[in-house]
Amino acid sequence: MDSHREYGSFLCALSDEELVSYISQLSEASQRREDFSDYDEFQAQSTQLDKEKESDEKPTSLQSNGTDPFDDGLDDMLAQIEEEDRQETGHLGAEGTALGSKTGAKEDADTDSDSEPNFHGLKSHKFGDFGTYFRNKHIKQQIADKEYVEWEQQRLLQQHGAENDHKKIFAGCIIHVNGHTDPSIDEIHRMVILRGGKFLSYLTKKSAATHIICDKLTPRKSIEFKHRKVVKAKWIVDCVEKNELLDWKEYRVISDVTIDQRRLDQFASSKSAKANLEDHEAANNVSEAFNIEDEIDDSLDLEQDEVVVPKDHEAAQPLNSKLMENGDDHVTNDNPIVASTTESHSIRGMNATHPDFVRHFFAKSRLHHLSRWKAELRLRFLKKIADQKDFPHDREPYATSERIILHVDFDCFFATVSCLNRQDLDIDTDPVAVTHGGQTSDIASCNYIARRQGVKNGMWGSRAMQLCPNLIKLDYDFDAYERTSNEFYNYLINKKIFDHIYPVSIDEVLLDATSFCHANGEQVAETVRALIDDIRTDIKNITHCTVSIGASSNVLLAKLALRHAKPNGAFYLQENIPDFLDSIAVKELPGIGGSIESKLCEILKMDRESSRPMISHLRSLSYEKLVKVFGKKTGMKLFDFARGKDETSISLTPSNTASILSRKSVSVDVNYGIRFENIHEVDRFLMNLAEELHSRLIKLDLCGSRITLRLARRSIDAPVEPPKYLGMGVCDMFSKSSSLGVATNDWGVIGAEMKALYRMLNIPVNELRGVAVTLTNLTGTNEGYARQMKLPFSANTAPKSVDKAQCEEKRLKARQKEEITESKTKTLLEYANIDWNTFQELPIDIRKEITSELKKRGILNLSRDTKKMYDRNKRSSATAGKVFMQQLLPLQTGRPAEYARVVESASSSPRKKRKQDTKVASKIDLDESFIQNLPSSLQDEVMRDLQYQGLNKQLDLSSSPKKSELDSSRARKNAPRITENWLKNQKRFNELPTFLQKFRTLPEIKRSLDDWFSMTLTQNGPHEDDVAIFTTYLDDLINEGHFSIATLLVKHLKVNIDALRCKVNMPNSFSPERSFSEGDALKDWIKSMDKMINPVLNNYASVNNIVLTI
DNA sequence: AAGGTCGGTAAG
DNA sequence: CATCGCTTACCGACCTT
Ligand SMILES: Nc1ccn([C@H]2C[C@H](O)[C@@H](COP(=O)(O)OP(=O)(O)OP(=O)(O)O)O2)c(=O)n1
Repeated sequence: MDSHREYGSFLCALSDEELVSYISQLSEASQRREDFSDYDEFQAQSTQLDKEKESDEKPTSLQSNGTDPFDDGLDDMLAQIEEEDRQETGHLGAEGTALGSKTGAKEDADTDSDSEPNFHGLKSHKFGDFGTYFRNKHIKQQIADKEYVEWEQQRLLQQHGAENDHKKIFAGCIIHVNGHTDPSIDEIHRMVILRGGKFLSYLTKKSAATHIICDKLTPRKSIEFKHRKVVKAKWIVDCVEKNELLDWKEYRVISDVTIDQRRLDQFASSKSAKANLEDHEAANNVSEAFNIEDEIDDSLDLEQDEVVVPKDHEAAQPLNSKLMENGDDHVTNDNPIVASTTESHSIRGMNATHPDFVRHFFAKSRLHHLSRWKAELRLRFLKKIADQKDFPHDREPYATSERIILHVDFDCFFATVSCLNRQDLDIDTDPVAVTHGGQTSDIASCNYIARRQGVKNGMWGSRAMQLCPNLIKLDYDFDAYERTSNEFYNYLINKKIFDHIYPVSIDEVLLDATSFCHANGEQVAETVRALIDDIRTDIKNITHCTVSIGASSNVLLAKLALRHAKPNGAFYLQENIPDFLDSIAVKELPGIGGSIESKLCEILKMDRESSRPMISHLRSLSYEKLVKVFGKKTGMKLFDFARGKDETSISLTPSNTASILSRKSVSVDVNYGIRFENIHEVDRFLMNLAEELHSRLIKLDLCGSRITLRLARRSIDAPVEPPKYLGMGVCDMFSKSSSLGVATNDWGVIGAEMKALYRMLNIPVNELRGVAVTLTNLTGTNEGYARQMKLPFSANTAPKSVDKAQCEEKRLKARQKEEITESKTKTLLEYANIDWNTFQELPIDIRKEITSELKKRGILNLSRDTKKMYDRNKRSSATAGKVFMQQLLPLQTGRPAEYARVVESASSSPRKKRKQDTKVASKIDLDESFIQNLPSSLQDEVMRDLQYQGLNKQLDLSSSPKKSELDSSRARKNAPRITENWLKNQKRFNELPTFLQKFRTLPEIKRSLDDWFSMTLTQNGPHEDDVAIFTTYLDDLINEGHFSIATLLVKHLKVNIDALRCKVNMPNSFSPERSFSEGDALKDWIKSMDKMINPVLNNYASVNNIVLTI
């Protein structure tokens, strides 16, 4: 899926014309029923879900021509597999899949799923193989289910010949599983969908589940589900056994009791079950009791719920090719299933357990948008200035004359812009504020009329209404903010008179106008005043919004001047600076907040309530005193600021820009809607975050090697539900980071690490209120590789041969995105010439990527209906998270797991300031089992979790270990315990084997593996020494706690081998000599894999009771 | 001293 | 219904080398 993303990057790198031309070519190629080999290039590892598609495409990835024997879909694929099976039994001993899966035997529960999915599929009876499959988002679930059912039917057909289909006993049933069950949720899922039922993995308040499967109901749940059919899992089992739909009432979990009794029940059970919990939790039960009436009201509604069976959207319509006017609104409801079945209900009451929560939340989060815009601006300027490197006609650095700094800022930005399309309102007379609306909703921005009444940005709605009862609430319009800001920045850039333009935020900029203002000789002040007036007039004309401008000789004074200028004004601060400063509160200084202010109050012995410390106070403090209290830099800054001194530079030159504007970290934070009940939900959410982080990394072309997880836990004295709906309330923060040793952007690795970190922080799931993940130690994805490749396409050239395009695109992967298009005013006439019906035939993934790219560029605006069609077959891009997960939950024997990972600071924040009455989450050391340290309330859940994992366990990959392997496995058992100290004394990770030495990021290492692999094709296989080096390297990785990365690399190699096998087994495709040499290479590789590489993983896996599902 | 990590803070 | 409490950078403290 890595490469799946890269395909997106590739599309992204094309200019509009190139993109359109490229699409034309694609549809032509598709007409000729050619394969989509260009996409194959980007299609390396994929999930089991992609199995059909992959077997279509994978084998071609190493081909130099375009013939694809699997082209014709499932039937051909199955035939081909049969063929291969026959061929393989004819081979020597080394046949079978590379990672040691056994020979053709159908009953072999082959865990080798990723790269040889067809083998995997046919041999496997265990639905548990599809662990990853079930990590699909609910929305895609129904589609995936349908595919699975079709696949299973094919399988039965293959195995038993004629009709052996399952009876559709669950037709019309929509099943949801709650909590842990026996059999597992996966098993139930499988049984249900194969017999005509639908499966819901996420239960919305109003969603259509007909039955809820649950072996044990928590008191709260039993109330929530009061009016649903809650059934024991045995019902499913018995139905399947009898092959008919049995009466669910025989298996009901909730017996018929009155509500009053239930209430008593609840208290009784909660008393005993939660006896060992903290007091405040018992108190919560009381508050829950007050909510019971509400909940009952709620559930009564459910009773009337009709069963809504998701309809399939059969009709494939041609792409509706409207040019985009202002596309929004496909943010939340762009999934066909959600849109068609549950309508707006599913969005309502959505919290972070909802599979689409992250997207939904970010789409509406103002702070997210502010941060995103800022990052995008910085990147834009970074690239712009890097580009100027080539044109050394740079502005002459001005002489030492006094700088002229302008600080430009829109007046109450959101409010002003949101007011533009409200003819009924006047921003100058009506008090308005932008907010989502409710009592506890934040005021993002209020105008100056409202401010006069005391309303402030960031204030809650209720308080604002108190202060200003006639306050008018405005809706957010993020697109309009972005547009306005673009006009603003484009204007400034095009003016070309500034020495420097430094973006501060979407609505705020610092300008260095020194050269311009000194050009007119002596009349500096006049020029400044004329300039700021011009700018204000121009921007008012362009954007219809007012800006204020502060001007002075440094950044600090410009900012203070701006404050004075607002609203809708300008101020050039030139003289009487000390007097000007004296009237300003210290808190107004940039970078000085409440923390410093209160410290100042302390040392000034001021009363916090009555008066605020002013700059005049600050100036009375000595330099030494300030440094002593606030530290070197802060003390010095305060001292200087008090005197109007500020050396802060806003100069951006090709040499310094990278260090100023390039980012040092990437993070994804969600501190809203976090309400979980079990570890599964948390894990799923962590994976969602990892996926989000991954997609940002791909866009930025970055990898990182250090992950930090920061969790917010409800403070012990905070109420379970804070005033703000789904808000985080008062929380304690816990964070933990770990070094991956290698830079990555793989969300499997990131997600696994997050899960590990989560468990080490050990926050009870129901106390969790916020999750944030940060990736640092960033490097470019392709660092060390050639970039700046030429684009293979242009609007005017005829389509190139597949070969050539394929080859070019491979190189394209190394190309870095550079430019930023400044306007999207180009109209693309060629666009109309594309044959959309043919385009329709392209594989869904390609279409999806292209469509989203077009949409992003504003070339295409999809109506919801059209989009439905596009997403109909959308598949999960889930990766093999399960493998990593098993590293954490390795228990087959019930023995506690042992950890070996590199993690700094084993406890949660030893340096952290202890808040009184705050219980610090118990720590888990490297070698401890985490179970014993869990609160007893959670141990049960986790143990069940482990059992659940155990149910899905797979057979080990390898055939029985050879003697030497046993020895080494024994040796490991006697090896010293892995402690931090021990690790320190081991060979450092960055002492890489030579052939891997220069590669620092995971994609680079993978690439080097690819290179190595293709090199060996002409040499009858890999050199023994190289394999040895590689295994040593794997060993090192594992010893450093990076087992997941090791598996990833092996898997990657295996993908290559599988592709090679497909190629070798394909007759007529190649000249005989070449096939021969490759055949030898294949045998050699399979041997190396079995004899040398697999044992490394398997040894570690068996010693640590890890179930390998490579 | 130099350099790392971590928590805290500020901004918009 | 509500509501969408993000994300980055810097600093100082404290740790290791
Ligand atoms: N707590 C905050 C602060 C700001 N913003 C958003 C809304 C603002 O419009 C925009 C710009 O922030 P400013 O601090 O510049 O505030 P305004 O532009 O609203 O007012 P002014 O600049 O006139 O003081 O950022 C926000 O959503 N939440």
